[in-house]
Amino acid sequence: MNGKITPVPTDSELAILQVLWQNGAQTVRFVNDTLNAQNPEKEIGYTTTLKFMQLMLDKGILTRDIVERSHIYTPAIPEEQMQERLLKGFVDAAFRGSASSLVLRALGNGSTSQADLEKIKALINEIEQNNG
Amino acid sequence: MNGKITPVPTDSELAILQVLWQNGAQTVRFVNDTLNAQNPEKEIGYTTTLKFMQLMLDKGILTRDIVERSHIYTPAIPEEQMQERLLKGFVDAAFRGSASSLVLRALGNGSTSQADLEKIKALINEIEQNNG
DNA sequence: TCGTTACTACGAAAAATATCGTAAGCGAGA
DNA sequence: TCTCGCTTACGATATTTTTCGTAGTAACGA
Repeated sequence: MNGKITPVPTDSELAILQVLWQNGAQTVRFVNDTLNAQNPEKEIGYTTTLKFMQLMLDKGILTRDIVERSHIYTPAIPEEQMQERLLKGFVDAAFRGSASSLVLRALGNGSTSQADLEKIKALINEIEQNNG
Repeated sequence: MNGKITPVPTDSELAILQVLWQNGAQTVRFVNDTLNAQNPEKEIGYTTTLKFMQLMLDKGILTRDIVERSHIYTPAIPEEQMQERLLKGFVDAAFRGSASSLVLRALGNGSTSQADLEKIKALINEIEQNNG
């Protein structure tokens, strides 16, 4: 095994990963169609998506299997793990490393539902329990 | 007034903005020194920082005043407002628009202090009050 | 006054990202 | 079998971001 770590994806790469995380392993065709359905204003060419996914394969962001003439791509790491890493980078860059000020701002915009607030309260409770 | 909106900064531009938000309006020299002090491994040339700040001026991310032979740059928008915008983009790209799942993950990494948890609880309380 | 120093302006190169065109292969159906 | 439609490979171009070199200019001290 090589110790090389999966690199942080660019924005375009992340959009592709989202399609795969949400829909499971898929073909280039599926990913391209989905992207274009999501954002009809900016049509993206099939070969563009293909090229991205090939590059992501090279970088180790995706893996693939060959099934029936076409290739099925899979994210190399799960969504949660990627979110963890992206979040860390984002907190450092935009919130000077302060996750709590990010949380305050995220809650502050007023769009959090009561159900979500409950989940958050529950998690805080749990953390406080563990902290003794 | 022109209705052009301040564009989202790149990562390098954001690093420069951080220096200005933290230290107030400053010269290129100050920003460059600070950046290099923060990250001595990757020395960044003075003219590189200068060029960035000139570009940011063009883009409307910074404004400047001329004082005594040198230019003093100021962020065009306050940190909180920029964080708001960056956060929105980040939530969309990495958390499919779900701020609450971002919050859960940010709290979940276990690094939040009790004091910060209190602040967050207080904010949640306040939100719930307002929600009636 | 003259050389040194610290700025800014700006062109341009380098590197990273994004986009596409073309070629080539294969299988299904005419 | 031959052609059409779909797929992958891959080179090339475009665009954006990052980095720096050079030139010009004003202040300052010897």
